[in-house]
Amino acid sequence: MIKKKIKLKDIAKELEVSISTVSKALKNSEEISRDTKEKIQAFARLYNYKPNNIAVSLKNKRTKNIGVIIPDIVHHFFTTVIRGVENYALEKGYNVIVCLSDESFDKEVINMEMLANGSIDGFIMSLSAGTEKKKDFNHLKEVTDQGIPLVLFDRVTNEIDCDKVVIDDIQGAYVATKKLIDEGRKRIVLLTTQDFFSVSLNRNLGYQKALKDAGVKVKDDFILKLPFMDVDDKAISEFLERTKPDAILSTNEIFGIFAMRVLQKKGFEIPNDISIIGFTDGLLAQHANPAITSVAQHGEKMGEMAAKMLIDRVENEEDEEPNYQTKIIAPTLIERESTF
Amino acid sequence: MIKKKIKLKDIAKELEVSISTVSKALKNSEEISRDTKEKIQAFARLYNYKPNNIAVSLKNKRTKNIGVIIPDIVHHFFTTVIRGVENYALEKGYNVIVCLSDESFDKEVINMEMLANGSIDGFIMSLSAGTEKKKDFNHLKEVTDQGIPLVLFDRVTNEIDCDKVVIDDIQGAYVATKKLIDEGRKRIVLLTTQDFFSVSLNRNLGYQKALKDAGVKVKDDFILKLPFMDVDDKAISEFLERTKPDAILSTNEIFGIFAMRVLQKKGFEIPNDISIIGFTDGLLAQHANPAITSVAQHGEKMGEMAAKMLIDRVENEEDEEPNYQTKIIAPTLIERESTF
DNA sequence: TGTTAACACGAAACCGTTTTCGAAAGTGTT
DNA sequence: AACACTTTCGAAAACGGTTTCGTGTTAACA
Repeated sequence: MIKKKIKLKDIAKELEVSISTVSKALKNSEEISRDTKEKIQAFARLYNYKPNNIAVSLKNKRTKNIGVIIPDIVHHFFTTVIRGVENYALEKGYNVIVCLSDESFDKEVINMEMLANGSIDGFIMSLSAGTEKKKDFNHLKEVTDQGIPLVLFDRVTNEIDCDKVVIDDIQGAYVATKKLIDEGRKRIVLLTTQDFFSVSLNRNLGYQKALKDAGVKVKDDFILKLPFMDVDDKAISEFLERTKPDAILSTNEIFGIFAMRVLQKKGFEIPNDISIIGFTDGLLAQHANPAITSVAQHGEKMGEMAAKMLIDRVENEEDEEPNYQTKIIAPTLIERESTF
Repeated sequence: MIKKKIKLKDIAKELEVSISTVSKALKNSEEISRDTKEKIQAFARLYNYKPNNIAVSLKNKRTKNIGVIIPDIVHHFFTTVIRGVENYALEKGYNVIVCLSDESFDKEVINMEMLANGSIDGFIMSLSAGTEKKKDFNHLKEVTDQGIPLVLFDRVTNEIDCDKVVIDDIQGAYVATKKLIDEGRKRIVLLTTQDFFSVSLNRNLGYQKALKDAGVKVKDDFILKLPFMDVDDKAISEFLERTKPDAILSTNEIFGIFAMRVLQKKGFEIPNDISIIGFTDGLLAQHANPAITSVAQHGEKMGEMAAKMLIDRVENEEDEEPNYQTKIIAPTLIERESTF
C-alpha cells in the first residue's frame, strides 16, 4: 500500500480552490485571505505536503544542486574538501552531487557533460591528472561559456577564467624546507611526482627557493619524481641509499610514509637519524609512528570557501562583469614527532 | 558573451518543423522520414543539443540520480563504498548525490527529506550513530511507504523492510579470533565501541563464539567499549596494563592503531610480544609499521552491489511483491605483519 | 475514379510548479 | 446610484521536454 505523494492539484481539488491559490497560500502570499491561507496550510501540514523539487527546478531554473568533480575519493584531502563543501551547502539548502573523474580526462568530461545539462547550478572541481597532463580544458571552457559558475580548487589552471581557491604551495614547501634547514639538516631530499601536477611543481619551487635562500645548492639528483600512482618501494629505497639524506620533504603524504617505512626497516631512527616532513595532513601522517610533521592544506576550509564562492555566484548571477577571484589559503606546518 | 543552450523549440523554429517532430527525430523514431531525421540530427549535432535533464525528469518521473547518505566521508570504508556506488552508477548513467549525516539523527532526517521530494530515484544508506542509538526509523519508513527504493548497507536495521547488503561480521570476528587462538595466544582482548552499533555487536559475538568454541572462557573485563569518537589514549593504555594481553582484536581500524602506538611506546614488539588484528582494511592498517592484519570489508564491492540492487529496483518498479533481499558479503582476513 | 492504407508530421495534453494578469465581489465615497 | 478602490481569487502561460492521437498527403488497388 503505497502512499502517493500529495500535490498542489490534490489539495486544490479537496479544498475546492484553484491550484494557484494553493501555491500562493503555501508561500504565505498577501494576495490570499487569512482564512483561506490557514485552511490550506493546515491541510498541507496534515498531509505532509512537500513541493516536488524537480518541478520547482524546472520552473525556477535553479536546481539547488552543486556538482563536485574530484579525481579520487579515497584520498583524505579530497574527502575533507567534500566535507567542507557539504557543510556549507547543507546550511544553504543545497545538495552535493559528487562525481569521480578517477584521474581520467575522459571520465571528467563525461561527468561534466552529464551534470551540465540542467542538473546543477554550478561546479566545484579539481583537475584530474589526465587533464593536467593533456592540458585540454575545452570542457571547462564550454561550461563557463554557458554561464554556469565554476570554482576550481587545488589543482587549477590559468587557462580558464573562473573563481579559484588554492593553497600557497610554494610557501608551504618553503616553510617546511626552512624548518629542516634550521634543524641543521644538510642533505635534504625531495620526494615528488611528475611535473604536470601544478601543485607538485609549486612545492618543488618552494623547496628550491628555501635552499637557495639559505645558500644551499640545489642538486637535481636530490629530487625523486615518482609516478603519482603505484608507488614503488624499490625506487624509493634505491634513491635513499644513493642520496643518503638526513631529511626528507615529500610533496604528498604517501611518499613520506613509504620512505619512513623503508628507513625504519633499515634500522634508521626517525627523527634522530633523519627528519621527515610531508604534505597533506591526513590520517596517515597523524597516526604513523612516529607521527609525521606535515604541511596542512586545510581541505575542509578550502571546501567551505569554494562552496561559498560558488553559491554567491549562483545567487547573484546578475552582475555582468564577473571579476573572478583566486583565494589563497596559507598552509600551516604542523610539527609532530618526525622532526625536532 | 554567454552562449545560451539550444532547445527543441529553437531547432524546430530554425528548421520549420514542429517541436514533436524534432523530439521524435532525435530519438530516431520510425514515424519521421529519413530525410527529416538526418537534417534534424545534423543540426542538433552541429549546435551540440543536449536535452535538459530537469525537463526530462519531470516528464518521465525518473531523475537518474541516486542518493547516498553516509555518516562520515572522512572514513576509508565509506569512501570505498561510494567509489563502488559511483562506478556502477556511472556505467548505468546515474549520478550520485552524496549527503553526510555526520552521525547525527537530525541531519540524516533532513537530508532524506531534502532528497525524497523528487530529487532522486532511490536511496543507498548506512545508519548514523544517532539513529542506531535512538532506534527511530520513521524517516526510513516514510520513504519506503512512498515507494522509493531503499538499500541499506553495513549499518542496517531489521525494523525496516528493504534490500540490504552487509558483511558477515560475526564470521569476520570469528575468523580473526580463531587466527589468534591458533597462534597460541591466551589473553586475547577486544577493543570495541558501545553496543548500539549493530556491527560492533556482531563482531563482539563472533569474538566470543570463537573463544567458546576453543574452550576459552570469555572474560567481560577483557572487553573494552570505547566511545566511537574522540578515542582516548589513556583509557586504552590503562586497559592494556590491566589486562596484559598477548593479542588484541579491534572492531575497527583506529582503535587497533591507537593500541599499537601505545604498546610500541612502552617498548613492546608487534607481533613478537603481542599480535594485533583490526577491522576495516584501510590505509592506516596497510601503511602502519608493522602493517596490521585486518578483516577486509570489501567496501567497493558492497557499494557496487548496493548500487546494482537499487538500480534494479528502480528500473523494474512494476513487480508488486517486493521480495527484499539481504546480501551477505564474506569478509576476508588479510594477513600482514602484526600477526604470525 | 473512388476507396483504403501507409506515411509523415503537427496539435495538444501532460509532468508539478510559479507567476502574471484579469476579473468578480465587496467597500466606501459622493 | 454611480464610481473608484481593495481584496481575493482563478485562468492561463510558462519552464523544456515526451507522447498520444488526429490529419493531410500520397501511393496502391479495385
